[in-house]
Amino acid sequence: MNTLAEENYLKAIYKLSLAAGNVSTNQIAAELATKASSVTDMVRKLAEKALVNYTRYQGVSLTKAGEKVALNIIRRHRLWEYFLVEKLHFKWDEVHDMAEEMEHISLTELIDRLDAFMGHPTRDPHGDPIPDCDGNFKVSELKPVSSVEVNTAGVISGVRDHSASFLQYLERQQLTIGKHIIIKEVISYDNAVILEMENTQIQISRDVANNLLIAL
Amino acid sequence: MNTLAEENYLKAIYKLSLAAGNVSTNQIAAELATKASSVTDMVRKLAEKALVNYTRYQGVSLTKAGEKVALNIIRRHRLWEYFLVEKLHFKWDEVHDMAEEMEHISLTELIDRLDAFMGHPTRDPHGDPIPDCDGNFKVSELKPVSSVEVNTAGVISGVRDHSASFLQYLERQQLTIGKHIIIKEVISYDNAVILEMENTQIQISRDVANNLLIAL
DNA sequence: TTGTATTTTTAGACAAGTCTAAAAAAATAA
DNA sequence: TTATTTTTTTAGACTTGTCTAAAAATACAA
Repeated sequence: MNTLAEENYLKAIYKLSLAAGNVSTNQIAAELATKASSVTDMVRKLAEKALVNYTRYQGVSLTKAGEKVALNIIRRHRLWEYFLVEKLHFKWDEVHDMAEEMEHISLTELIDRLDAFMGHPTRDPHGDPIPDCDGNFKVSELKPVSSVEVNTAGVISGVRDHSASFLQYLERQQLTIGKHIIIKEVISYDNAVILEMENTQIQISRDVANNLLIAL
Repeated sequence: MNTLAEENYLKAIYKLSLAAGNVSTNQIAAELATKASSVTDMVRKLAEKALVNYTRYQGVSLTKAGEKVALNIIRRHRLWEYFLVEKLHFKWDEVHDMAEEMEHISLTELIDRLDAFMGHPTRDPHGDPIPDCDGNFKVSELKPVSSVEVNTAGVISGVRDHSASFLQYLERQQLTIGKHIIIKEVISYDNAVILEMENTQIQISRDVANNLLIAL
């Protein structure tokens, strides 16, 4: 098994890899609120365990094995988030930090039963896909509201920003997962977007439109 | 908050305190499968945090604060055990080690909601009482089968040995929590006990009778 | 292409928690 | 009461994961 610190590194590297290809020491340090020198040390250990590819000064990427571990951590995280919202009735902006703690419980049998108990959910409360026990999940074809044509209709299905403040804002506007919306207009001055939802018009900023994902 | 190691020491000291008064370094070392020298070091730290009373060569006892922390860990452990059995359908002999890992998740709000989700259970799957969030629990008046008179009737309500092998044995004999039994006879030769349960006679050894607790 | 700025790594140190071996204290036996 | 055994503590070392400060490599600008 891997230590808690190792798991956090693998998760961070996975997350950063989705954007860039090779991940730099500094990026990881920023993500984990630690120092680049600490990252160098840890990345060495992970390379020895064949969980990452690493050559000095060249950045890091996950090996197949490392990716599998990372996806397993993400699976655990998202299943616990689902549990916290669906069973314990926490709000979607409250569960991230709790799940961060619970994701390190790695008994396979426990996680599989938790999964079954909840009916094998495929998405967490923020719309992110939950990998199965082999790390497979269907890649979602979600688009930011800011990227679609006027008059497009879609269903709110995910967010790019997981911060509590963003989620709370969406909640207040009732822009929650599952809601049907139509993009009515983009204000050319500031790129604000006007949506129609349940026969009401809502205006959201460019920033919000960028972080709100819909399925068409 | 306390570290994982600190929590394990507090729990061990609490457990050992139930039998003896002051707990010795060696006892703690045995309980935690570590060395007496390590115990001395850790006990010093706990004393500095005012969680234990300690004077060199005199053994250790929990302070009020230390006891409260210990009871909180036990609360978490037993609530998770209940969850694993009642919701995830694990067997009572499978949950101890899993709960050992989960008990260190210490977010108060989460534990309280878990408690509510399960309907505020008062006993874990082995019949042990679950302390409330202030550490209070009702002391149970349970007696080992080996200690009661012939012809006494009672309800199986707890165990003193929590090992998987003992629990599996009881399960196989159907001697599970809630069953009504009558002590029919004690064999003078080896102190084996003959019980009646659901109109059937069952013989159990002195050892088993010693570790099986009933409410009268 | 040379010099400067930035990024990354190395070197050495520290805290937590553990260990072994040896010393000190307490308990037990003669 | 003195000697022996057992328990407990001390001293010093090791591992994991972190840090700071300095050195090395790379990237960027003129």
